Amino acid sequence: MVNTDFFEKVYFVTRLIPYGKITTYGAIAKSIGAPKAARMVGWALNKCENQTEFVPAHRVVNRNGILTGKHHFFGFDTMKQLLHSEGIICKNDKIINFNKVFWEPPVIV
DNA sequence: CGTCTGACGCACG
DNA sequence: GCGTGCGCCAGAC
Repeated sequence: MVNTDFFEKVYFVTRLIPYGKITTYGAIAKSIGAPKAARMVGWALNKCENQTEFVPAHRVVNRNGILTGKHHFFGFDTMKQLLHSEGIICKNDKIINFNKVFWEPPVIV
């Protein structure tokens, strides 16, 4: 995982997110070696739908723990439903136990 | 080739 | 604590 495209890295890290855990765009961006490219992470996830492999984009939120991408996800409450199924409490599009379910992705070299 | 946009993040007021 | 502005990287037009 070194000479892969930016998007590939994002997808890779995102798929590494364990069940019942979430991470932030900034964390992923930092993991892939581009802490300033948080926007790219979200953008990449935007076209995750284009990817053949399923990407748990619903487990990725912004640094505030807000479901910013729920509007771009399948349906409207899908993201919330999925998170709730994994034990993640999200109220008003915001994750309550964000600090508890937060998962820091491994740093990719 | 120049310009704008985007699921963000941080600095500043 | 909240609202606004700027910066970053990559792709689309």
